[in-house]
Amino acid sequence: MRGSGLTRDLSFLLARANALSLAAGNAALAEHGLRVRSYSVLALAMDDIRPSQRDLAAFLRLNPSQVVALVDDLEDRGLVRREADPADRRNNVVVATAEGRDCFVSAQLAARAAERELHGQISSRQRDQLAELLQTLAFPG
Amino acid sequence: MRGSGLTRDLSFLLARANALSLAAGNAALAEHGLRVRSYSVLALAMDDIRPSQRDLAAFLRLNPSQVVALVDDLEDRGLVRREADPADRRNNVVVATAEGRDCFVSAQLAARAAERELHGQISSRQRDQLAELLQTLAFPG
DNA sequence: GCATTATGATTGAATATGTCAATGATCGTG
DNA sequence: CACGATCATTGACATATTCAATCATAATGC
Repeated sequence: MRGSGLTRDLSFLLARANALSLAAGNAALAEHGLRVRSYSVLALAMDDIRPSQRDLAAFLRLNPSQVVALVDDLEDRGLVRREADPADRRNNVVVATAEGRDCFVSAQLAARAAERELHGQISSRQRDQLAELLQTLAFPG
Repeated sequence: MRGSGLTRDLSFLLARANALSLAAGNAALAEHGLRVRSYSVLALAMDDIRPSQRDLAAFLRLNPSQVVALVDDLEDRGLVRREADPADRRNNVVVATAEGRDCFVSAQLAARAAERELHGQISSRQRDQLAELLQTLAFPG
């Protein structure tokens, strides 16, 4: 099977690598009550970006209505807070609470450990190369 | 937003690059009545691998029951045929029909064009590098 | 100022995907 | 040939995705 032409297809490789990474990520985050989706939201709510839900949807390539559910869940669990944007009160800015930060940092350890394990085959130089290449694909233009 | 720590997270980059690639792929394949899933099945049914449905499920990281639906659809449209494996009659070997081959080759042109467009930012040397790195992630061990 | 148009969040409905356990056919082994 | 294992299939269930409609707020043009 691995001799198939598909194996040289970037989009197929991307899909398969992503499937593995997603499964490993979700498994590693489960003990922290997160999944890669909610982990990503939390990550963005951590730094001083102060993203609106619209921003989150665009960045994570989700439908805005999916972000509603994601933020609802995190908010119910006290990890995140919706704040009205003073500059534009249509926007809900999503910010991590103190517990959210704590949860994130411990989850991040687990996530990183899982990544290291999953990517044990490649050197850290290769990892950086890969990250750079993926960035140009992930953020064209 | 792009300054977020997530941007340096391989699994996030993988997810986002894959989302873009998937959307572009599905769009490009739509005019051929395919999606990237069915395109992949067709690709594997093309060469002389003679994959069983189980093989397809494992390779494409799908549940075997999802492959049933995928192959049902392709078979209904005459692009693919189920053959009993003479060596083990539990296996359904999936093979492309003549129309399936025709459909695939024209779809492949569209898929490749879409990829080139999507990956216009990177050189072909970088593309090869990326493919190689992704292969080690996509097929560990 | 006020009507018009556009944008963000939210909801609910429709559709699609994913997961799982049960079943019948076939295989391999003792 | 009985046993347990594997493959394809089905149906039930849970989860995700997409979409249109709604309400609140903003920005624009008059």
